[in-house]
Amino acid sequence: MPELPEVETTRRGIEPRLAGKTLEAVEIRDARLRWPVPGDIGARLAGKKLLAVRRRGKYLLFDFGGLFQIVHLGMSGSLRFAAKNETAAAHDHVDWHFADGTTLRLRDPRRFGAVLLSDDPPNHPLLAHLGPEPLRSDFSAAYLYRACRGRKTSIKNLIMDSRIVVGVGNIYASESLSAAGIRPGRAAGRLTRAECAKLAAAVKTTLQNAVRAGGSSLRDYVAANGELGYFQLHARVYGRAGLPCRACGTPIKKLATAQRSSFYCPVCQK
DNA sequence: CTCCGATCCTGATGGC
DNA sequence: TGCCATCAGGATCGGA
Repeated sequence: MPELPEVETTRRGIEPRLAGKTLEAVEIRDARLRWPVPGDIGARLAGKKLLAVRRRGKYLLFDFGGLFQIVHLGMSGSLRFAAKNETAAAHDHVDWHFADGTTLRLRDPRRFGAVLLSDDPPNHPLLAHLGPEPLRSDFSAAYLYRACRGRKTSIKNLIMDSRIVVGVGNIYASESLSAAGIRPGRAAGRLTRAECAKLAAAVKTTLQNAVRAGGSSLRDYVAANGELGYFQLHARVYGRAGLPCRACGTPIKKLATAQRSSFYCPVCQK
């Protein structure tokens, strides 16, 4: 579920309450995630101070100073702070207990997420081949145009490829293409320079707006039932098949390819 | 190398 | 109400 904005919102929500605190214990309730949660994670992290929580693509990097905990939320993962004596529910896989009593809790029903350790995240196999961050300047019109050269895959598949650019999932791919006026099924290699420029800009503004929306929902997240990083998206096209395009009123079309659907306006997007 | 479909897993939803 | 099929926001793998 979580794409870059949700992961970034999660990061912003947890870092202020955790940075500078010492980890006391890790409670692994159910180690079965995409890969088993390392059994020695508690032994290796206990007593260490969490310096910062960073993000690379959809990965959260807990910086314990020379040792990093990598967390990926997969499709259904979420992090929240557990209240004192709040019992764990189904699919609550891991608790991190900090010395001041704060407990961070990971829930992941579908178990596509991951909790791993690394002393060198940039060279970790999962992160080593990641493309640029979409909100940074190295993800540019020129970069995207270059990345599209010779590619026959659809532009939607291309921007969802984390080797090209990180953080863009199924929702924000559709939303960005809508904002750029480009159909998701277009062959990447056939986009013009101008279209790539529009798309690179649209990816940035779409993600930025979503991060901002997440930020405004952050204040609620400490609430008892508040999961972190999930918020209402005012979608242009995603999930709106058959509903009128917000710009021209034409019914939004749904394109089903390999169990992943795309949405677009057949008039506004060329 | 590139592309595309299958796949891991559980829960929510809608049709009958 | 119960049962079944379908779909879900990720990312890797293997075959073509």
